[in-house]
Amino acid sequence: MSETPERYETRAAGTIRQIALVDVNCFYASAERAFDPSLEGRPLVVLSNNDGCAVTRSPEAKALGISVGEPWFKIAPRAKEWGLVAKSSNYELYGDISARVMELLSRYSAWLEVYSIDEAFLGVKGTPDELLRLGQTIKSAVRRNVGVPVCVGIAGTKTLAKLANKWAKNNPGLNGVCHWDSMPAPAREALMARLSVIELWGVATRLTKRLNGMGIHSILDLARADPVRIRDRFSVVLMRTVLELQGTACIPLEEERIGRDQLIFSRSFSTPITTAGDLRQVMSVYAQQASARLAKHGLQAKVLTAFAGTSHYNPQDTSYPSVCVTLPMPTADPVLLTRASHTLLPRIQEGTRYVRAGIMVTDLRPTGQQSPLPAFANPHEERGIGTLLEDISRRYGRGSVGLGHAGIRGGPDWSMQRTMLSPRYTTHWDELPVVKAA
DNA sequence: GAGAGGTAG
DNA sequence: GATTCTACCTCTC
Repeated sequence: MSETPERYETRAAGTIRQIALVDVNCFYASAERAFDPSLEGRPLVVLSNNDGCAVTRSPEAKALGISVGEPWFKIAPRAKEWGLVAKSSNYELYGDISARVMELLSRYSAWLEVYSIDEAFLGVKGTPDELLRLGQTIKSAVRRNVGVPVCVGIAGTKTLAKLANKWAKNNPGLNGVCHWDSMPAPAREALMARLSVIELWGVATRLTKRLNGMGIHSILDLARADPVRIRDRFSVVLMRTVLELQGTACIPLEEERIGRDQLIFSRSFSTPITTAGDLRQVMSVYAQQASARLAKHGLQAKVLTAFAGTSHYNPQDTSYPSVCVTLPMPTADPVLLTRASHTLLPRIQEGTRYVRAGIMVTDLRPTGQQSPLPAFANPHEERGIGTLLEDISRRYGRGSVGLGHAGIRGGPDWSMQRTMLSPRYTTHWDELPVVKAA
């Protein structure tokens, strides 16, 4: 199965079609550093919503033994002694940096799959040498133009590109770029023999346990397994992983997903909510966010689910009320969505401590696929209230206008706690970075 | 078609 | 006292 260099020579001009995986190193931390050079070289963690736990660590923070998911309250007491800096999640900043990275990457390939906020697959072509050079070019272009470090893994399949990317990250000698097929076969096998299957894309704890039970421990063990047997014992998903390890590409590059199946707006609260009145306000905010997001994607929802929940860390007195409302017609209208979300309120027991709540819209479809019968036309949509709210929010900032109970300003102590938030450097005029020339 | 189980970032 | 959030896929019933 291994691709030998000889095999390339037999093809026209030695050119092959491959997949590059470009991934920003510890993305949130790097995005923070891009605008605050004083963070360079220091241990840095970025915290989850409500400053709950560490989600991203700079290499220096990793070296301190801080793990992902570690609660901030456990780390905080030693932060000073370590010189550790913590930042609250600044999704607006990260989203903007991500868009810049992706735009830049799109200049290097017409075949781009944005896989997540910080990584993308690119279809690439060239001889092994050209591919290695392309990887280096991309790496330095992103660093220079956007200011964040990336690593590049290039291989014949997505699974191997992921693996190559991981190797590029962990092996400083590669200077951030690994072309899988340019590695000598014995080196590739040694690497695969050293790594546990859990390091693979698509394999996590459950599968690892079951694979280990069959005597499959290393990636090399899995690469040598019989794909059909794996399909029968596990699933087609894991069979694809085996085939991809063997060099057969079977996970295609996907064009941009436009139709989502569902959207969820949900959050844990910094302080629990105990009254239906407060929850009404929360629901109104989420319903209007959902409305705006649906409109942005040109989608309408047919079903809305509203839910709330108490903490799982408090097993006595648990409650997970939820309602599922089928909307009278597919809609993105904020008035209808807000009203639907409020059907949860009668299920709320006053005094119960709800720590999370949210809404989910499902059964989404493109706007205006078939126009509703006149009798069912929605008066709010006609008057464009959704668009109006969005325009105002865009111009004057989120929270400047809201419908009904979402419009109440001040004192919502359930809003997200983000005490270590950095400025939204790139998306708000009053938060631009200031540069001083001596 | 719904729900369970699994996974990713 | 404190432990993220969103979205997808496949399998089973």
